[in-house]
Amino acid sequence: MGRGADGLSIGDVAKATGLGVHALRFFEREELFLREIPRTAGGRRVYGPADVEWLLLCNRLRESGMPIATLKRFARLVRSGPGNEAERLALLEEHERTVRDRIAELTASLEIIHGKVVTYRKHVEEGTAAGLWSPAPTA
Amino acid sequence: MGRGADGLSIGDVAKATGLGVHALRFFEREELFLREIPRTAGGRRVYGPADVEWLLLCNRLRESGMPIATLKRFARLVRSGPGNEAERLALLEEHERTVRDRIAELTASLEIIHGKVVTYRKHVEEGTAAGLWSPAPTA
DNA sequence: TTAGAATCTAGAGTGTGATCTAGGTCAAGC
DNA sequence: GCTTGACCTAGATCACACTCTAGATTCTAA
Repeated sequence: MGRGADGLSIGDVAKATGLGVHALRFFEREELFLREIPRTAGGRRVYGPADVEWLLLCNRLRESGMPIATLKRFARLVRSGPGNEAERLALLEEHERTVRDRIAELTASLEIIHGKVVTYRKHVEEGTAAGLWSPAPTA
Repeated sequence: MGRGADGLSIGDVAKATGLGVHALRFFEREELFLREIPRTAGGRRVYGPADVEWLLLCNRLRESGMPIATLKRFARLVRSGPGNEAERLALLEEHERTVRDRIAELTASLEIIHGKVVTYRKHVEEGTAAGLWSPAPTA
């Protein structure tokens, strides 16, 4: 953007958040922002730093597996102002549990995968790799 | 299924692996098995225990985020017999790295989310929750 | 022997989350 | 003034991984 204050164009915000401009417009259609994003006289979106901060949290929530639908619920709660903090808390606690479960699941899978890797590595190093897994699984 | 030996019907395998029968047929179309699944005279699939074991590993790989395309590459390597163990190892090592990275990412997000939870919890308990996040983000 | 459950194939449909297209409009620098 | 690049909308399309449909066939058990 450029001129006074700190209004940010959609391109600026895309750069700042890593989200594409298409994604930002999509987020807006989906009502994932905490407010109506204002426009210039010419109809262009003008974002503020708080929008960027919110998007950065959204990124964290999204990349930790929160679906858009849940993010939308959270955004709606925040948008509707003070008074529902217990609900927001419950939503975040639930998500925290989900993330912990996911980490546990991944860790369990990792152990199995690592076991396979160790086995293959040993066999490949020893040149005894034949029959690691063909008709009947061995490793 | 039921009669002699241990041939398993698609329904048996679905039960044993948690995959749906549709998914099993899909896997076959996608060449994700380590062999051609034999058929009865009537054209029904007859699976063996090794197929189930392979599917259980597939489940681990899938649920740890391996895309079907990669699983397919791995299956193709195993199917094409001994001699490519180094490639299989490389594929698994790569996936192991991916999973570790994912866990690290989730752990980082978790910390941030947990931070939010703690903040909200404190405010909700104290009844001082107002303004936690409205026009200007505070927490 | 016959009903009903399970299976078969080929192909269409679904949900999620973007991402892109077409056909413009707006704005900044030369 | 004009070029150029960023931006606009609405809607189509994509990728992934299933999941289901339709209509026919096969198997099992009463």
